[in-house]
Amino acid sequence: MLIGEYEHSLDVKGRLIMPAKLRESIGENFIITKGLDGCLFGFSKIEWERFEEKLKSLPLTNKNARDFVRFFLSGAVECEIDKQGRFLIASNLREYASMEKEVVIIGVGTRIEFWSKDKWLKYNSDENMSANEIAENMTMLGI
Amino acid sequence: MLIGEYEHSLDVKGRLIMPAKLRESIGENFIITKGLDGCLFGFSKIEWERFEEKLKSLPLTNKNARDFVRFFLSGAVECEIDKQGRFLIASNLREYASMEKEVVIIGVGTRIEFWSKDKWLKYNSDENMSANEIAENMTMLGI
DNA sequence: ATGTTCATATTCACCAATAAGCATTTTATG
DNA sequence: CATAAAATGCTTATTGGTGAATATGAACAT
Repeated sequence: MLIGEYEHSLDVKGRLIMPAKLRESIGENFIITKGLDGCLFGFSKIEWERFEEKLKSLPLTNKNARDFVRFFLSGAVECEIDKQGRFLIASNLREYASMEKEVVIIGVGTRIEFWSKDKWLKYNSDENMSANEIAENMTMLGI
Repeated sequence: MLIGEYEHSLDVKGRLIMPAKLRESIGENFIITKGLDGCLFGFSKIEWERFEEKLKSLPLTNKNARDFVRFFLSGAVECEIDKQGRFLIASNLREYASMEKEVVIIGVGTRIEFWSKDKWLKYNSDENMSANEIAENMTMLGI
């Protein structure tokens, strides 16, 4: 299970450290693709296959579904973590996520998300997550 | 059952003593996450796994669900209590809860809460919590 | 009171993870 | 080919996490 929040920075070549605590779960080779809300998604190979299966099952006849599938598949790149724990983020993905230097990496259960620090801070300061809303959801889930 | 109020202080590296009386119930490894009202939550592994199962079942396509899952999973860290009864609180969590030195630790049944002393005092002095008000609410809940 | 034990606080030293800069190899292109 | 650009690899310094040692203080028994 992928959890936690980490902050690292891109080097001049666009490489990023994979936090040591996530390395084992994500695997040496993993898939990175455009994500929702302006971040990038990272999936272990297993999780990616599961995700692909879901995409495959969507009806080709539905325009929304076609868009959804194109979005994720066209953006997908396989990454390899090097001996020093780094991997290269393709430039189109860096651009998509507005990444320049500082990157926030979060574990979200079945996937990793990569955020430009700016976007992450903005996301968290928005009323996305009012305490009341969280509390309501917690009650619903019986915590 | 986790009960009681304790006060301890962070060392220079951000480690905190787990009160001896709570150690057995919370376990040697436990999960700490962002909580409500500016505190941190601590869950035993059992409690946490129950919660994780629920989070996993939420749909990726729903923005509310994504926000909720992100909040708890990105804010979660597994902690290990060392031989001296201490554990490290990740720096992003210390920051979230405005912890500098003095920390108040309270048992709240199924979880532990960690408060910066300042916030705890403020929380208790606010009209949040007059004994009368609590009593009224108890009546409402049929206690 | 006095000594004993246990819990907590504090400090230090060591080690692993990361950041950054530079060097080398590979690939693409004219 | 020759050259530039990109990718990959290596080295070093720094930071932060971890464990050990010691000090302090409270609780308890004698």
